[in-house]
Amino acid sequence: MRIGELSRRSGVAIPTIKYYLREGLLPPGTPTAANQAVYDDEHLRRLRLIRALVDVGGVSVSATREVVGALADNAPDLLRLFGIVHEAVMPKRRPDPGSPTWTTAREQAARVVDDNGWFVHPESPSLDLLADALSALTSLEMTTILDHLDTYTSLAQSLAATEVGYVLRDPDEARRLELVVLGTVLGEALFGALRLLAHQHESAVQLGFASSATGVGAGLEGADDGRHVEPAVAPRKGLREQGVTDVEQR
Amino acid sequence: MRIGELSRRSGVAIPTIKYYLREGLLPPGTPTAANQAVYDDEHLRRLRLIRALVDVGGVSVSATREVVGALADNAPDLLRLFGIVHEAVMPKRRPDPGSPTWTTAREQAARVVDDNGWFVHPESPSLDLLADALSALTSLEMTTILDHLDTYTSLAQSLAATEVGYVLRDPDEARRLELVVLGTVLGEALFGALRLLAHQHESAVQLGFASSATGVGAGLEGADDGRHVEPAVAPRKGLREQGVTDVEQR
DNA sequence: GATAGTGGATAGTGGCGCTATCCGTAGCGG
DNA sequence: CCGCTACGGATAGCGCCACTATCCACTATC
Repeated sequence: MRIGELSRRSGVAIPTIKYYLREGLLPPGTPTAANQAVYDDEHLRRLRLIRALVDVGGVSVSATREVVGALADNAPDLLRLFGIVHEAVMPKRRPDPGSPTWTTAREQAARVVDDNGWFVHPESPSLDLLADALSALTSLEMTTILDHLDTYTSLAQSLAATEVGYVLRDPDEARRLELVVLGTVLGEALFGALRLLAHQHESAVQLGFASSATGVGAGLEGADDGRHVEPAVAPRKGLREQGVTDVEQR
Repeated sequence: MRIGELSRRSGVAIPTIKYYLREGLLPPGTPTAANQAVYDDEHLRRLRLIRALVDVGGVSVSATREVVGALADNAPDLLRLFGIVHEAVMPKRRPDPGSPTWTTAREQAARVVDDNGWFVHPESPSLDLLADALSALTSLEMTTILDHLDTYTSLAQSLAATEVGYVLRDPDEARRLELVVLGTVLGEALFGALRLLAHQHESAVQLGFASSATGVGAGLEGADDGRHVEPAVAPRKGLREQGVTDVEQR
């Protein structure tokens, strides 16, 4: 296929594809003439991967280049790939790591890991990330949250065990590498969305609104002022069954 | 205090503070003369909150304005605040919600929520977020991950129950509002960092590297080539215990 | 041979989060 | 009262990022 079809099938605009080619995110097509080239399904797949990382995972274009580069390399080192992905999900804007508050939080981060018996490189950037969160919380005197650190760590460990498990258990080498990337990046997006939805549910339940039509997602909904018309979902607690059915307006 | 001290005490540059004032993130100081004003501890606290949301939480300046606006309002509606925060954490760049793949994923998202008996507004933006992740995963044929959706949902619910619990249980009304914001935004950062650290640990353990000095964070570490000096972490598996205890320095 | 599409290169755009500069006034030590 | 620094307010500019637009010579297809 040529670039037009690639664009149509991926939903990515031609100039954007050209941009990704320039930036080295996408390997060049195989040339058929001086100024013609064809692309294959690998390109299509790669393009979808790029969009997933950029759009869903919020990974920057340059970090995406590193990640897909590592995937394409004969770099079958899972641990190294993990490291690259972890770098890729680091936010660009971070609090000043120079302040004494931060340094203290950084020590605390090391202690948290230690207390859980986690085996982690002592200079892992993720420790800095943890320190960022801890220092922000302590500087705002929100230690209430830190009282539940154990819950956070044990849930994080459960999730990680599951995720690492399904990555390592996959029989296909190439897929395993992709699973590292997608499990880390899209797994975060997936869990994040579910967490927000669960927040809505839990807040409704714990506030006793569980059987009214009011949910937490109502936030900024256009002009309707607060309470709103009956949503199509009938609150029934029975799990499982009943497919898509009444959820289909929008 | 005046702007210079505010800057020194918060670590935020004066022009940035002025910018936040212009943008309405920070309320103006109380004027003492035609062109002089003083700021109080509330301003300092607000400023720290802003930096936490922007730097740690990755929230945009405009979304931060909405959030702090809602906090300052006599808008004591927890559910509405939840909604505003959920809007605030939506990424700016999202996949095209027009494609048929996405629409299917969106239906699937509704089904997931339904199957768990979650009580969620049927037009919650978080459902779109979930659909983004689901559609990316299915378009990449990574249904391996989706096989573990139940794990994701139940862990998300556990986390949410804890978080909503400590928010609602706080006796102080104003703090409760802040906890909604910080629990959602910084809680995500906190959990995300812990998840990455747990990934490192779990991958080391499940690959059998648990007692070597090699961890997953080694990824891009400068010039040191692979193996490195003994980390300070003694791997011991005992989770739990040790509560907050040593969490109290700032 | 007309028309649409292609690859390659270069330049431009829009948004975002600041940052720099200027100006006239206020505070404050002497 | 002088002189200095700091302040507040306003306006303009900057740097980065992820595209997007335009141009060109050439190719594919009808």
